[in-house]
Amino acid sequence: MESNLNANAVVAVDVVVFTLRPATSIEDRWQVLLVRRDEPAFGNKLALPGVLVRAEETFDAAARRALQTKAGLDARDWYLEQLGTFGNPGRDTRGRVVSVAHVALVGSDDVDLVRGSGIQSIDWVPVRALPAETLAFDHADMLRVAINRIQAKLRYSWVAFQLLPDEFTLSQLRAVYSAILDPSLQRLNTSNFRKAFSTLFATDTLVPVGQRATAGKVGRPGELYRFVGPVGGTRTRELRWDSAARFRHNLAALPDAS
Amino acid sequence: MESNLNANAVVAVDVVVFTLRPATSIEDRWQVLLVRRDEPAFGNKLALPGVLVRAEETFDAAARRALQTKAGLDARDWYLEQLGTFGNPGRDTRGRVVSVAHVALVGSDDVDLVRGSGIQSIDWVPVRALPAETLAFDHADMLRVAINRIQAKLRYSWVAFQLLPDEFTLSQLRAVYSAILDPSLQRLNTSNFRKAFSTLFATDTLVPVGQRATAGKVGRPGELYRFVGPVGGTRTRELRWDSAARFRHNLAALPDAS
DNA sequence: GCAAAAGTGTTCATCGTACACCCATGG
DNA sequence: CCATGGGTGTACGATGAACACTTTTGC
Repeated sequence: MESNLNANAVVAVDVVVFTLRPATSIEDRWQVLLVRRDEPAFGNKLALPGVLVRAEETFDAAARRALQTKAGLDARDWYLEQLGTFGNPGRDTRGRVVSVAHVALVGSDDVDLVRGSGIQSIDWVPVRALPAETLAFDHADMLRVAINRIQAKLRYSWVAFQLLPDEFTLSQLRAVYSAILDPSLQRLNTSNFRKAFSTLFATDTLVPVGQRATAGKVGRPGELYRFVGPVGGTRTRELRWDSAARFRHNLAALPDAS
Repeated sequence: MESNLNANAVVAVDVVVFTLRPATSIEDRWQVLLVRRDEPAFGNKLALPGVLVRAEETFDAAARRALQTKAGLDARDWYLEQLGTFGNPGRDTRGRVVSVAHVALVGSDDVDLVRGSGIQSIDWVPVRALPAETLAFDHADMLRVAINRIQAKLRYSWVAFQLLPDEFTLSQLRAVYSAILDPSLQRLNTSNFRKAFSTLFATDTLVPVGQRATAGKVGRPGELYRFVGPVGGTRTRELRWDSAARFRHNLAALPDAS
């Protein structure tokens, strides 16, 4: 017997793609990929890119295909993990649709968009400049969970490197943490920032390329580094860059008001 | 139009229920609920309890219903969270079945089992005494993920209290950490164990009932406590009970071999 | 030379581990 | 009274935040 079970739902995948892109303020550099739908259901609304899962397709493959067909992005090598599954009855007006949400991370290379089918427009949108209620379906919930997941993961794992090119400076690395966790980290001491990665230096997981970055607008160009560790690796101790510490630092860094 | 989408999969839920029960060795006290199937597909194999999701049912409701119908357990108030969704093509021989796995925690009260339908037998099985390859479907994968999730969560959140009755002693609390993380914690100093919960004492989240436990076999009975904090609360600093520290303690605690 | 950013070393408070000691119970 | 487990306080080493200082670039 091939099948004594009747299909009872539609299974789809949606993908929350995060990247860091140039922006005027550091907190606006953290951006997410959104499409504007051009279909009857939730037409003209912003949504996460997604597709229905094919018969013989894994969720992972479906998620990467969604990015290919909707945005013209080659996500074959990107960091991708399952976020959670959203299946409340009534989340889609067309029937029982269950969506397996994913999070993807990509460095600021490889992010040239090509508009796909069933879509009016496609854009990178700063995560913090997002009125959550404008998203279609329950995609605002997905985005919220994704934001929390990545912020948490930044503290106890090495995913930050997934948002950088192969070779990068410590300033760029710091920019990742600043943009996603807290802008005031940007003004944190270099010495203490380095120490947060001392184990990586000691184990030759974060190795200097032996070359300087091409000089920026001002100041000494930073050393280039390369991360050769496992993608899924975790920190031995969690980062302590909590709000309390940052608040204190802010006060100290503020110009005297008197 | 009501539906222009055709169902393409079967959606089910499976539940990994953890509890702590009396056992000879402390590490065998951590147990998981397993059923022995009595159906054509994967008959006679151990599996996690699960059901198909109904048309107008949330995953959460389906998971709790699975425990009710398969094991006669009233899981309405239990801690329950989504673990992840398993949907590789071919994981079920009967067609494309997508299973949303959950983790549930329950104190050692309320764990009297009643065998449900489609099931040969039902039992609590020590987590560490489990030959993973004997489980049906990809339930071994689910269990592995669940084990990791709970071990991690024990370190950065307060879920441990979900495995205890309303009133408990610090010894019982320690037993949770010992059974799930490492047996050698059992021999850790009481003073340091208490300090791991000092913030809870300070914020009146872990309050003494003002009563002693009924005396055990030997030794001074412990003070009874009650946890009144939020279920989803997290620690401000992660527990540092890592293998290195525990290893050192073991060496020190061993009787001299000479 | 000066401002700005990168990089190095040191000081000091805080936290966690170890340890010493007292209390309450059963046998 | 003694073995066993519960409970309290303290000392010391490790960790991380704050700070002082040097190096390298553009203007």
